[in-house]
Amino acid sequence: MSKTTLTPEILALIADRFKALAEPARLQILNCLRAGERTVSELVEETGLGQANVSKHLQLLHGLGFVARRKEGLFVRYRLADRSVFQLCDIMCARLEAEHKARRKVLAS
Amino acid sequence: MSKTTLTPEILALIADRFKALAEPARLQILNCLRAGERTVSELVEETGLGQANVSKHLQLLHGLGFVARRKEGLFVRYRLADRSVFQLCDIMCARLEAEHKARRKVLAS
DNA sequence: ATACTGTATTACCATACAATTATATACTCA
DNA sequence: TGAGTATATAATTGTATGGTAATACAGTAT
Repeated sequence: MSKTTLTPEILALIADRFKALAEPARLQILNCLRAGERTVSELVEETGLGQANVSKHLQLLHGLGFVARRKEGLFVRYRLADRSVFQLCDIMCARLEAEHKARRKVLAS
Repeated sequence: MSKTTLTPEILALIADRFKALAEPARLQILNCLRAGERTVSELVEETGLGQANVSKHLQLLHGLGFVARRKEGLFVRYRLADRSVFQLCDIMCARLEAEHKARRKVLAS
């Protein structure tokens, strides 16, 4: 959190953005995009999610600036807007690993 | 996301942790704890949230390892488990600022 | 114009969960 | 032991949202 005061409005904005990452389906989509640009149908195939579902998730991610899009004929190609998503996920994963290690240590004792 | 394969189970674990931060009330609590250890009642007073509500949020945050606790007589003192919460929030805030700047630029044009 | 394909939107249902009230548990003190 | 305080836990309710099916929209080709 920054130096500026955390008004309820700002808190809600931050929460909304975390909420976008609080869904396995969206994490899965973002992870696919990590490998590069993808059309909606490619994402549908790679994730196994429904088309309407993927499209809805993409609208949300796009609205919050997590992904960018580029129209090409019939297709719409989505890509990650920046790398910060991975910074976020990497920190979370580090937390998970730390938890996991701590649990093993407890069990081993 | 780490090098290991992202199974549905792992995705769910990560999503759960983001979900914990996807709530203004919990962000508010975490922000209070940034200043140092707090009892439940102190958090209730500082946040203006209900006692049962704060307690429930704290259970969740504790279960996911975001906060640690220490019992002292009648009181339970909560504190942040580590600094990674702020890394996460700082990245989100940077994203917000970037959005804000982009929006101003568009409006100014 | 029609048919076809890819993407977005709408409407609906089912589930998850935040907030609240009331109650229970844990601890201290008289 | 009983009263009082701090925290935790049910039980309940309202709301938000993920998934899906049906449909609309946009673009291409014949």
